[in-house]
Amino acid sequence: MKKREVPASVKDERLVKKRRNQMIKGAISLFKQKGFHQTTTREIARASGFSIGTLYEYIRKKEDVLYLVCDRIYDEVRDRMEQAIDTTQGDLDSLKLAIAYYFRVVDELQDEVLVMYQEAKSLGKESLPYVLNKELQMVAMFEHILRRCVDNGVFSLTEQEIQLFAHNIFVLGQMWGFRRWALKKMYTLDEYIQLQTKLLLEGLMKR
Amino acid sequence: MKKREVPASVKDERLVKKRRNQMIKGAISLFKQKGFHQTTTREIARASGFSIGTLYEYIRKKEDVLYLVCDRIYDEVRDRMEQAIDTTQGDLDSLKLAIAYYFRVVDELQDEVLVMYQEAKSLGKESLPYVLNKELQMVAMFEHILRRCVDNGVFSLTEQEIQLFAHNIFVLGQMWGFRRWALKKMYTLDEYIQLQTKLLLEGLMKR
DNA sequence: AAATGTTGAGCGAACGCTCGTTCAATGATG
DNA sequence: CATCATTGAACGAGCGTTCGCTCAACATTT
Repeated sequence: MKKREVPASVKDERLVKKRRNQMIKGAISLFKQKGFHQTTTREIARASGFSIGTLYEYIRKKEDVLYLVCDRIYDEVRDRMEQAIDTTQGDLDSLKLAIAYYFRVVDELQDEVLVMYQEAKSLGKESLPYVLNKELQMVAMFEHILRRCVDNGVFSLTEQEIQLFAHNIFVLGQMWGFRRWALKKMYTLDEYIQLQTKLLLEGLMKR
Repeated sequence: MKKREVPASVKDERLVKKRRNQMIKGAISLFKQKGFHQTTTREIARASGFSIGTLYEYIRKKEDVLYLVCDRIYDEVRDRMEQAIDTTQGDLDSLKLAIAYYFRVVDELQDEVLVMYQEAKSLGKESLPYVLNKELQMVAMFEHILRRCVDNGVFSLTEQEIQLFAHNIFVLGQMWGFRRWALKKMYTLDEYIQLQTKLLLEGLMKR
């Protein structure tokens, strides 16, 4: 899937990158507070440090801002994961570490994750598949680790089970972000990681 | 927590109920298609079968419609659950049945559940806590079943684990609704129920 | 029972405002 | 001075909300 371009007029590459970064940074902080729909293009421009006219030199439609923001957040999460997770080992500890690390990333970027989770649906038919695909890539990272474990006989799962389990890890990580209104009253992040890891690995059956 | 009222002028009780029902039905079908923000009060009125003027005889602000819709959906889900789930047994089978039944309810009402999930955040500071509380009540149904199982020695969990597990069931049920773009390609509902039940109860460890 | 008054649900044109978007003018650069 | 970047006033479509009006149904008077 090719990256959807958000063309502006032909300008200096460096400047475009710089302006886009200002824009993304400003927009994220606004979307965190008020959501995409309640945020005004003028507010985005002001928060980015330039005028409404300049904003429209670097995007075509307001929705382009949302696209750029979602794109950036996914990249941020994926980069952090790739940087810290070892998908080659294939033992139980590296799975546990991957889960723990992923949950910590979600915690660190909880506002950003929340923005994406709540606003991605407002993307048009063009951009949405591209963004959803990025999500599947991240799920695939967990699938990969799980598959390696199965190969090594650490536990045994069907392919169907592997994929579902990977989705579960992904969603239960996000849950720490989008249900914090309930969860933070009950657990610290460390408790959450420890408990979820236990429940994920062992289920609830007496053994 | 008392039900937040959405007062209109003093009118015949029966009629108010009837109009509200028309409104909720029309609004849900619109919100499903286009979301709350993209839906116009005029469209809501038209879909409800009356005029924009009449709409405003029964609400004060557009947001009131969203509140009524969320309220209705939660009640619908809860009613179906209460009707079918036995919280008194406290054995493994009634837990499995509760999970299966809940997942089926989410499937049946997937559009409604999706609407709530995506739009509830747009509720104001007044209504949001009331709606979130309804959600906790549903989580509490699972907690109750789990607690009874623990009492009966079916399995053993700390109170912390019970609460988290209940949240997990709740969220993984909703996951079938909000990630159907990915999940429906991989599983039928029955497969999903069966696999999730297995993973929830047994985890992934070799035994 | 005819004439007259009262009620209140229903209506939709009109209002005021917000917001996304444009573009002619101005500034900066080299 | 030619080129590119920036600006913000202006635009106009679209929105939520209001309010004066209509009219059938019912109540009261004659």
